[in-house]
Amino acid sequence: MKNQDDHLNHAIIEFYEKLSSWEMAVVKDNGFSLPQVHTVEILGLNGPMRMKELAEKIGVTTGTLTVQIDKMVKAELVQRRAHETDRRSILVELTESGQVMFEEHDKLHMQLTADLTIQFTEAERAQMLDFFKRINKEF
Amino acid sequence: MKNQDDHLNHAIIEFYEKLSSWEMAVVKDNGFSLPQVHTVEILGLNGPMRMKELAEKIGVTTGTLTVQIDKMVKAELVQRRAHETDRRSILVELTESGQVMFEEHDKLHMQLTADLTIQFTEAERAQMLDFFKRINKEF
DNA sequence: TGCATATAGTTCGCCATTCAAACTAATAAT
DNA sequence: ATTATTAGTTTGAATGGCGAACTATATGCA
Repeated sequence: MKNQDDHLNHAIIEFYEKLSSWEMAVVKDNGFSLPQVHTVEILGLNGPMRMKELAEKIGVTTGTLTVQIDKMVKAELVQRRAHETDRRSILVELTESGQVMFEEHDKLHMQLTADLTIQFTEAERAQMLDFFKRINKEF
Repeated sequence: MKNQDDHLNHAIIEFYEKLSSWEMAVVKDNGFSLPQVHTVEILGLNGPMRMKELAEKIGVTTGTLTVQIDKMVKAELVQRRAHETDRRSILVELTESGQVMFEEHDKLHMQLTADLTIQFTEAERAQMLDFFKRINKEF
């Protein structure tokens, strides 16, 4: 059913746009830049990561990321660590205070998710989780 | 159930991050900047909009938006139009070629949505749409 | 093995983006 | 009427991002 898919598509985009606006608004209030919060978010969710990988996820060049990470190291949000097997690579990971920042930011996300699904039954929430998991796997 | 909600929360964030990376990659290939595509996307979905409103959705100041829209007017993607009742306000809308660009970009989104939900049954897709609609209304 | 090629990250110069503040014009409030 | 508020623009300063040149390490292959 073509039209139905169109609706689903637009509903997804609308959701994405709204989440994006929400993220901006939240970030504006906490003193750090959006790229910094974004980086903390990614590292918090995925754990330590190589520069290259992180740059791809964020969508910037490694040149840009080097400068970005330098600033974040100064701000004590992240630290660099040698890669165990590949000496060209460098792992970036959250410091303790970076971890704290992640958890605080994550709490806001939790609250948002709770607010958005407030009228969902327990079963619906479970189904929603299943849907997202399957979609994320396909990505 | 606390833990379940945590999973749903993180699945949503993961989805958001992936969509964000996808959008970046798509935009890089088409010659226009990310904010420009973003603007076209918003106007295409929501129709003509005041500068203020648009700035809020995108997450920039109106000063930034003025410059941005100037460029897009030059590129013939959008045009300014007087607001019917409030003479302070200005409506921004897509031009014909802006509309074409929106539809082309939208096709990519459609394809992505189709790919991501390829293993979903018709009923599941319908339920997914219902979930997104309810969440978007709550936002 | 040894040499060519590829990959990871850094540095740096240049251009694009963004913000904040000052400003104009129109509207709303008292 | 006068004052306060709101929408949008302009501009100077700060920031962000890209791409090319460079260093160091790893991989491929004759």
